[in-house]
This record gives sequence, structure tokens and C-alpha cells, in this order.
Amino acid sequence: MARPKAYDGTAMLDRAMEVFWARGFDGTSIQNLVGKTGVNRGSLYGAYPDKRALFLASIRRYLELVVEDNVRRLLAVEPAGDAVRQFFLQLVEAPPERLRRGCLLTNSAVELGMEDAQVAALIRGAFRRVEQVFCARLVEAKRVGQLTDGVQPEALARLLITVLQGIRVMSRVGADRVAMRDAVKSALSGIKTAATHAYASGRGAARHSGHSKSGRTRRARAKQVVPVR
Amino acid sequence: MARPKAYDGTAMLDRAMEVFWARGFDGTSIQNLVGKTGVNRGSLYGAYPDKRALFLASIRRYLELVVEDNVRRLLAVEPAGDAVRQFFLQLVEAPPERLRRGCLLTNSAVELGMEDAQVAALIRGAFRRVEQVFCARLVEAKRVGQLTDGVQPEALARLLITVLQGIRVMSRVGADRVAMRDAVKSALSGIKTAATHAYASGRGAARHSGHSKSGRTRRARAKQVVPVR
DNA sequence: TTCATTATAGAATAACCGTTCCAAAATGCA
DNA sequence: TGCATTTTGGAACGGTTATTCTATAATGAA
Repeated sequence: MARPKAYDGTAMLDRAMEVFWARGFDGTSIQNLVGKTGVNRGSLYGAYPDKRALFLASIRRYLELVVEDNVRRLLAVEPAGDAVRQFFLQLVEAPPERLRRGCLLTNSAVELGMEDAQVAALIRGAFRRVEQVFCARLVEAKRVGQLTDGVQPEALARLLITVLQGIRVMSRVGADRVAMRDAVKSALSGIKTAATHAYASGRGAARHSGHSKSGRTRRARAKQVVPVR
Repeated sequence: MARPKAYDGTAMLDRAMEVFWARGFDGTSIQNLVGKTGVNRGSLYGAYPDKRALFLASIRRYLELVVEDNVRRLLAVEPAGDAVRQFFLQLVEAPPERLRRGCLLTNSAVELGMEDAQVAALIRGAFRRVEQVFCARLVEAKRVGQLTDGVQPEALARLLITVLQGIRVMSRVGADRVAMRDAVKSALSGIKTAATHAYASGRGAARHSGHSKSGRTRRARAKQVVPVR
């Protein structure tokens, strides 16, 4: 019936998201978007009413792709305390250009949070989501004795989402990696590693010997973890 | 010899700094600056070669006024641990509009950190400065027994500067104050209050009874603080 | 008072912004 | 093979941007 689209809507959105991620909302011109997506001006305005709508869609796409991937990684590791620790270690050890790019949510929070209520609400929701995943895993960690006495999962989760944002800011100006490692170390000081703990309690002779074939071993041991004192 | 200036250079810079603080670099037009400072276009360009130079000067002014004031407040309180704690409590309990405005350094780090090396270096330096003040006070706190065993002053200082940035981001999107309080509580969990400690060790009957007239009392008691266990 | 010098106010400039518009191209159905 | 319909590429538009330029005003020294 009609002429078919020459572009893929999802691919276009992904590219747009990357441009906004790298250059910010104000820093991205329609020309930039046309160039990076390969999609024409008219087609862009055919798909979205204006620049802001495309930006909002980009943020939502970011939530689907990046944030949910982070959530998955947080949920994939056992025991729970190690999942949280590993998450932050990977963050801090990421390649420099990855760190410099920062996070679309952090960048947008700072750039538009004060003037665009809808953007602010979207980002606030994402922060809460991650905080709750942190919290869930920390509750679990507490249950298996991976939290130092007196550490409250919710309060620590709220520290962690804050530290995550702080690292995004620091790495934007090329902060020292060693300093960020220290920050993470302090933030995670209330979380015991399963390995260390098993070692400390003299139970794990072959602790952390690479990949355990069964997959049950790690989990099973995690459930055995008990507070030291 | 020549016509005298009709404006005060320092006052002009202060106003410019406030505009950049509130609206960011890209978000601030020369027109905005002319309006808010009351100084004419030509005079602006007479004082600074271009917008970026005025922005750099604004950041340096911010360091003098705001950052150094924070440093002073961190150094003014005794004992050291309480200074750090009070600093973060005041931060989190600030009025909403003050929180929303955020920090010029945080905002600029995110907006320009990736593309302007000079801005990035300036901000990195400021972060380091505050980190070192944190560290100095934490070393002091450790000396008087205000740090939980095993807490390393430097590592904790690096957490604190990161948390400070994180809170700046969170508050930009209007994050829940309760959540920020929790984050701070967790971040400060390794620092004991002198009051609590004195109380716990049964030494402080008249602890914190308003203003002590001598000024020596608080300081003297602070030096008596000793680890609990 | 007259002159040299600088500040001032605002017009002018050229580039770029987001958005709109339009003619040409490309398709599936009749 | 036409026709209806939609995409496409790019020109056009009005507004804003940072910066430059110019004519005028204001001053202290001579």
C-alpha cells in the first residue's frame, strides 16, 4: 500500500540513546541524531513529535537495556553479598572510556532534573528500583550472615545507590581509580565475602578454586554461612 | 584619564557564578548574564575574552566562596568526628530549594567533565581538596578513638567525597530526604559521636548542655575520648 | 575647556537551533 | 500498469546563539 520504512525503529532508538548518553540533551542536535542514526529529519519527526519525546524514549530504552541488565547481574550471583560486591568491583574496574561516559540517568538527573519534572520522576523511579534490588539482596545477605552486626539492609542499600551516583560523577572528571576503589571498599565494609568468611571459620579448605562444576556447591555453602560472633 | 567602570568586577563575577550554578554552562546565555549581572555585553567581553573564561572564573570563585566555606565548617567543630557528622547532617537537612540547586562542581563535572580537560582538572582538584580535609579530620578522629576499629581514614574520606557527589545527584531529582538520611547514616556508621560515646562509657552527665562558656570543655572532653572495647 | 582614553549600549553578524514544509521516490493493491 | 499512501531528502523558517563592531557617553589630565 505505502512506501516501507527504510529504517528500523528500535535500532534508531538505540543509536539516539547512545548519542544522548554521550552528549547530553542540550548537547545533542537534531543534526547529530540524523547523522548518527542515519535516519532522516522527516522520519525522526514522523516517529516522535519532538526532540524531548525522543529523549524520554531514549531514557526508557536505557532502563530496559542498561538498568535491567545491571539488575540481572545483581540477581545472578550467589551468595547475595558477593553479588553486591562484584557489582561494584566491576563498576570500578571498567575501562576508562566506559567510566568517562558515565550513566545516562546520572547525566540527565543533573542536566534536567531541576527543570523537567517528567524526566526527574523517571530517573527517581529508576534509582528506587536499583535501591530495592540492592535492598533485597542485602536482606538475603543478612539472612545468611554475610552482614556485619548492626548493619541495616535498607540503610546500606540507600548508601549504595548514592555511592553509585557519586562514582558516576567522579569518573566523569577522570578521578583516580585507586580513590574509587577505596570508596567502594569503605561502602562495602559491612558485607563479608563468603570466601573470606568460610576461610575465617576454618570450614573452606578448597575455597574459591575457580569454577565449581555442580553450581550447587557455592549456593549450598552460602546457606551455611553464619555470623562469626 | 578614562571613563570609570560602572560595575564592580567581583560582584559581577558572583552573579555570573550564581547563574552558571543555577542553569549550567550551555543553559546560560550571554543575554542571561547581561540580565542578571546588570553588566553590558561589551563590558563582559571587556572583562573576559569569552564565555568559557568567565565560566572558569566562576568556578574558581565558587572554590573560594563555597568550597572553602565548607572546609572552614569542617575544621571549626570539635571533636573531629562530630565535625564530619555535622557536615553531612546539615547537608541532608538543607531546605529543598537549596538541595535542588545542587553543587556547581557536581553539575559542571557531569556537563563538561568529558569534553573540557581544564574544567575537569579544576574540579578534580577541588574534590581532592575536600577529600583531604575529610581525611585529616578522620585521622584526628581515629587518634581520639572516634573511629570504629579497622576503619581507615583515607578510605573512608574517599567514600565521603563520593557520597557527597551522590547526594548532589539524588537531590537534583528530588530524592526522598529519608533515603538520603539513611545513606548518610550508613556512610558515617564507622564514626562514633563524642556524646554517645561519653554517655556509653558513663562519663558524661552534663553532656551537650547547650553552649559551654569556656570553649575548652568540649575540646578537652574530646581528647579524652577512648575506644569502647 | 579640550583631548585621549575607556566604558557603555545596542545594532550587526554569521552560525546553528528545533521544527515545518514540500516535492520526489517507492511501495502494495487494484 | 496506474493509483493511493507513506517515507524520504533536503530546503526553508523563525528564533537564538556567541561574538564583533560602532557610535556615543563619561571621565581625568593638560
